[in-house]
Amino acid sequence: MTEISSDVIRGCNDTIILYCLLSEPSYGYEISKMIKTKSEGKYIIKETTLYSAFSRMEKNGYVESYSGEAEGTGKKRTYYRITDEGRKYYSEKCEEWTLTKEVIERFIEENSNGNY
Amino acid sequence: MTEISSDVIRGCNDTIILYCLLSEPSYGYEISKMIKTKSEGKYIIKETTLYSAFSRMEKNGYVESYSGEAEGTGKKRTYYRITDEGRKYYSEKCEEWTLTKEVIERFIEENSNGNY
DNA sequence: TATATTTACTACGACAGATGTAGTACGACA
DNA sequence: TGTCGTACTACATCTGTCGTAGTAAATATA
Repeated sequence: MTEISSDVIRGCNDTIILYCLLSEPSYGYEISKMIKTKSEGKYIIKETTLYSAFSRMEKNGYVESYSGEAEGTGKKRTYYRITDEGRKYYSEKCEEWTLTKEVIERFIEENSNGNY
Repeated sequence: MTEISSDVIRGCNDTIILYCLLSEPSYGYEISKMIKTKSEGKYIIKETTLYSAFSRMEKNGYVESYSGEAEGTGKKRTYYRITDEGRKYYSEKCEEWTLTKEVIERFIEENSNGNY
């Protein structure tokens, strides 16, 4: 059983996280759930990866954080909202992905049914 | 003009290089040319990236090196040959790529015609 | 003939992002 | 009472890429 390549994902975590913020703000725990669900359990982002991506992207102006409350309980959470810069970055990342994917696939041989 | 993502390629350089060795042994300079040609100039691998991949893969048993001569001139070159382990690794990497790609694409929105 | 470019590498250090480990804290549930 | 789920933060390590630099022989260009 093959697993996701964390070395490929590396270039895409920002994109994946920003995708989760496109329609509305969210917070760490929820985003990690979204990623798991959307990938049908195939990709489970590490907490440290996620939170360090948040701070990097906030520093770069792609997301903004604010403190909000959980519904029901008045417990605090840190929400993240994508900025205009972040949307721009996201769409550039999508283009970049498409181009990169096309290049890589020239070097991929599907089939190779164990013929080694 | 968008460029290749070196952070995505990161997970694929081994795969790309091994692909170039599938049919016959080759050496650094030639492989870098093959990559450039095959990608239509879209991906130009850095020398340091290439040679460090060689030594890493040799250490891991995916390739073997031997000293050969350039045709005509008797100049020495270091050739690399893919091993059986290397072929196995290559085909695993291809599977891994396919899976990873499928996951990532769930988070990619093509179109996004600048609507940010 | 002198010089620049191409070929064919090696060495070293910096850097970014992912990951492991650990720790905090609060609420629900058994 | 203790464990599990939620919601983080801090820190150190690892891996692979990349920049810089240097070497050296062969070939092309002026």
